Amino acid sequence: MDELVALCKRRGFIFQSSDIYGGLQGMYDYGPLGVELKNNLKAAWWRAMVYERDDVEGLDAAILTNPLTLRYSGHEATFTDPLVDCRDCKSRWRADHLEGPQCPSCGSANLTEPRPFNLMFKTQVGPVDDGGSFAYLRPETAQAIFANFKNVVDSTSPKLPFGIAQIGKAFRNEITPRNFIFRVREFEQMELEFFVQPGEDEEWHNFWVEQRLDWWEHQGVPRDQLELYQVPADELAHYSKATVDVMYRFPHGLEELEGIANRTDFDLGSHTKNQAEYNIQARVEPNTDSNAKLAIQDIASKAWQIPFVIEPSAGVDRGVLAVMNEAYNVETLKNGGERTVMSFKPHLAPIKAAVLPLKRNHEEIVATAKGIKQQLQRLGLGRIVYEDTGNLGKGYRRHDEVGTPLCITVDFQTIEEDQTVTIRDRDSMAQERVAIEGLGEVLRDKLNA
RNA sequence: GCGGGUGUAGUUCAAUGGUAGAACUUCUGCUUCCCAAGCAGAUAACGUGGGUUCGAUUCCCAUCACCCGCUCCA
Repeated sequence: MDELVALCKRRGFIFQSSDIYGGLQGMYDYGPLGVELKNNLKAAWWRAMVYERDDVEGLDAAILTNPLTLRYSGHEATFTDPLVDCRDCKSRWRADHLEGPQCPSCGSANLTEPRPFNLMFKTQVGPVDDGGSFAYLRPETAQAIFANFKNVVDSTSPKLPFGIAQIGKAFRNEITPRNFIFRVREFEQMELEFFVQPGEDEEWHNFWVEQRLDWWEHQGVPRDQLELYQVPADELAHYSKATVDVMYRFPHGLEELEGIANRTDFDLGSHTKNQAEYNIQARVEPNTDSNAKLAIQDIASKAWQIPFVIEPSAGVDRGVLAVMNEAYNVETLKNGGERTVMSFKPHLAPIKAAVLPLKRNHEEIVATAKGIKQQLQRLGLGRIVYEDTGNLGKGYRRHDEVGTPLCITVDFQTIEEDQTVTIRDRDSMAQERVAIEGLGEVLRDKLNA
């Protein structure tokens, strides 16, 4: 982990946030390469969820959220836990889990007063802080999907089953942010809410677990580094009937990368008006504030019903960490030296190709290399850079370390003989000569492979 | 938030109650001309604030951040 953190900083993937003022706990900033990697990962998710399916629509909702949304969702109640510390054995307990004035662990009565732990960020809305008008920063992107259920249904006329996908920031006042970008207070989620007929929910739950495992594999996180964890009944979140966690072997241990939950009709049922008109199966609080019917009409029977929802919810930052951890390799070379290489899948690589001049102070070679950079950049394959270290081997190593799949070198043969360049493969270090003219097609093929 | 640990260039390490030295990296030339080579030069650090002291990177206190445990589950 330490090596990875150092590489992230050195090469511009991830920095401590507010670094020049001593940092801010649980916050990280993505640097020039980090933002490319993260965007690529999100784009891959969006492609798989929205573009490659016919039954999913996208959404990008506001972060500031009406407190009513988070009251009826159950977050106000469950994200505010009064906690008590035992001064003797240093254990910590939820005040509502204590059965008496003694510590359940050591029996001591030397306990602190219960202190509220509000896990949701609150901020005032409007310039005057009179305490009367506030909003929460959303603790998950999911609620905005439920709150927009009717808007999406009315505008796209979907039929069950169908989904709504969203990628965006969420905020939680974690008690202890830790382990680099694994647990942070500001983070990004990729969430799909997939609405299904009640009764078909368990089948769809299994379907999505398999889909998600496949997807992670395509991002370079192999199946044998993942473990499925069936969350036991007494650990389930307040909204869940069943949850399968996708656990990954992070550098600090086996932890959750994504959770796939069967949220039943809890959320739509909680947010809908006229709850009594539907056969809501989840236990929901009476809603006296909602003005919308969050149900869908069965075409044949004309009956309105509230669908169940299956939610694959993945952490973007955790995904970035997993992808980087899998890509990170230190190889021993034939000559005994070491080579650090990030073996990103090409679609995730922050830089797609680097163009290098064999000689940095040879006018014609430099001009040709810069021209090729411009030519390739126009193809829209992603970031192409001109790399000029003055030492070719060093340039290759530098791009190995940031995971650039291809290095294109302009040498004397290029300008004096046949207008060909060499393409070097990051993983095999093998080279082949290709005509400049056909370079775009070759690149396209290699990057899509 | 509680308990324990850590904090010197980008990285890895030094030294010192009298304001810090190196290696690698980075940058600029030259050289080599396909895998971190060589030569010359340059940039670059005592987390922050206070106290003790003639003087603090060094001692004390606070604070911030990071690491380990409790807790958090994207």
